[in-house]
Amino acid sequence: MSVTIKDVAKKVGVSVSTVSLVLNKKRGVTEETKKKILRAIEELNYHPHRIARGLASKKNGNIGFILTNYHFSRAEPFYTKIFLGSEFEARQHNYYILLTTVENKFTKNDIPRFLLEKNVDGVILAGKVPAGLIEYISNYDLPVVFIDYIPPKGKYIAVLMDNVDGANQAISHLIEKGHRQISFVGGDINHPSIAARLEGYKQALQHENIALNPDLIVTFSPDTTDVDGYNSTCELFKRKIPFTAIFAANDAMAFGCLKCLKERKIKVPEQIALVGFDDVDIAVQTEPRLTTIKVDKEDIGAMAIKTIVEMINTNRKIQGQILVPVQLIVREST
Amino acid sequence: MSVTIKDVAKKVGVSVSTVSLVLNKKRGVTEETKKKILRAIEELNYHPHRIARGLASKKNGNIGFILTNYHFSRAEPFYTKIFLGSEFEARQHNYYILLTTVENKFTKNDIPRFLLEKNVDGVILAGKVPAGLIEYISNYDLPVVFIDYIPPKGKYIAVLMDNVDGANQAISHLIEKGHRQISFVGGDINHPSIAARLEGYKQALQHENIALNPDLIVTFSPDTTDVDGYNSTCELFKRKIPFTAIFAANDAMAFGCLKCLKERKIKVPEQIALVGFDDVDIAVQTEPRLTTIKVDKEDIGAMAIKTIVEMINTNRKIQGQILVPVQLIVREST
DNA sequence: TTATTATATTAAAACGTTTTGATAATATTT
DNA sequence: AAATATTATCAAAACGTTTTAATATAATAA
Repeated sequence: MSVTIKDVAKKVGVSVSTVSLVLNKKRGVTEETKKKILRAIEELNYHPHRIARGLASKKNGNIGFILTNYHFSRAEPFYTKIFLGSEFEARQHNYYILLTTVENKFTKNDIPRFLLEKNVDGVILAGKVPAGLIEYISNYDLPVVFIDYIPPKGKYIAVLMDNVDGANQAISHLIEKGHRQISFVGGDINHPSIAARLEGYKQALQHENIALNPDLIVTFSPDTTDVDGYNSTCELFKRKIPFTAIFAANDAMAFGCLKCLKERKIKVPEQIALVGFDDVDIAVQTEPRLTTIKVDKEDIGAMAIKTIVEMINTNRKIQGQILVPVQLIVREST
Repeated sequence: MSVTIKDVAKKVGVSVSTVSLVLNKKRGVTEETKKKILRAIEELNYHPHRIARGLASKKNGNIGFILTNYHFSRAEPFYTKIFLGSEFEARQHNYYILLTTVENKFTKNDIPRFLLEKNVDGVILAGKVPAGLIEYISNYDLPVVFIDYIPPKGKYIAVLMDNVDGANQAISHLIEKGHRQISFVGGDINHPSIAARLEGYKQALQHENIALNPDLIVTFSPDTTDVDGYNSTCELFKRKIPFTAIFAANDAMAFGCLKCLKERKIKVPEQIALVGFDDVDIAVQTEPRLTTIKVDKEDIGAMAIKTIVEMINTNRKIQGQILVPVQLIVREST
């Protein structure tokens, strides 16, 4: 038989309510009885029963974490790491995370159970999630935090990496190295992160009074994979405008660029310097190793938890954006 | 205000207990009242309150899922997919999964909370986990299922992919294609999966009455990465024994083999055929695309859930191994 | 000193289920 | 027809907490 709050109360010779008060760190208990109670808890090795607690307090201590199947099982464990950071941070606040994946298209059938069963105190949505799901969730009166995605409509709080600043840092670094003709390989410009990185690119150039050359910007590609990077770089050479550096809006594309440069026997960084974005694991395995922008994925997850816990505790809505700082990692490609 | 079991009872004009009976699919309710109740549930869009349920039934409906940080955040999303399969299957049985990662070395500090708070009905351990953790968990009277790992001591149930049969299939396929001198590139033989695959290799040869040539087996490598595959293949050529096919004990090593073969301008599969194991995502991206052994990772996760749910429901221990079938995927490398 | 306020403690209700044991209704056996 | 067994239903207790509102005690103000 498990030890309950009653056992603690009995041992100390005090009422259950008083024990509950110290358990929840509420005021109105003498320092002395508090000490006695805490000692008893220790001695009995008592741990409050989570479920009973949940029933009484109408909080359940769970946070729902939703992402698409696609995002979660990608080879690059971006969201996995974010989740990891969330899980760790949630632990500190004594929350559990209920992770569930959804399909890209939303149907009534795959409404996360924890919503139906009211089993979460809040929901985190990571990456692009189906609009129908967002709409559905907004019917609940639950705190919602987005990660790496700003929903097209509605007012929410989103935790994002600082894309603009990251691009800014990358370009500033290149300029510092003496580069003036810097190409932007962006892949699919419709992707919000890519757009933000282009914005940072433009800002940095403007800040250094370097004229923007639209021909150096290649964003026609349908996606942001290494293939897109490769094709974009080829296109760049076709345009026959001189350039001495490439800023690829993500590492995958940077690898594509590198492949193209290698095929043309162009030396990196001597002839053309290259900067990526994301600092994926294999960025240290290329030849040369890739200079890139690093974001601490665990930090993003942790920040989302902090935010949602704040919302749960204060019962207040938070809106806007939280930018997680990024950092330039200089390696051999610049 | 949420709709509760009371509302359903009231609407039908029946007692709460009766509703509970149909909710839990217990017998002793007329087909007629059952129908009425089900309709009311539908109409009111009633969903049982998980937590209240847990408190009353002394089950909490959660399954703990533990793996090491390292395993979870690897680039190849092997365990991520297993988890995905688990999560999906758990849903079908109306369970939640509480995922937590642990460090490689076990300290009292990172005992999963769900154990302390008795918040899970069972625990799944995926991949190699610290021995101390296993020992600690065995103190609880909880169903435990291992995935892709057999703990060195103690009697447990483990869900594994059928490594022996997989290797068997691979070798049989090569033999069918006319190969007689088949090399085994195993990397680190201390890894249980590798050992099992070697066993399958031997079995298949024996079955076809092909003598085993120990010089064709290279298992001296410290690990099982592409680098190990590369080095092993080089070693193979140094030994100067003729061979016409390589069975690499995983895809990563197969990629290493391929690199080595390409460097030597050896045509695959014309001169040397190559088979891998795992069917990782990029196996379709190599040139030539890799013939390999596929295991449905989601299936493994699902099987673990089925097993643990069975253990929870019947309150019985299950021991031994459950082998998830694997399948030969023939591509261009053979 | 008495009246008022603040503080510490508690009993009891509430949370939404499941489970138990009782009762009423029906079916089966004697 | 009476006695017994079976079935359907239900009221009430239980699960382990938190919360509310009441009470007793101590501290302060009048």
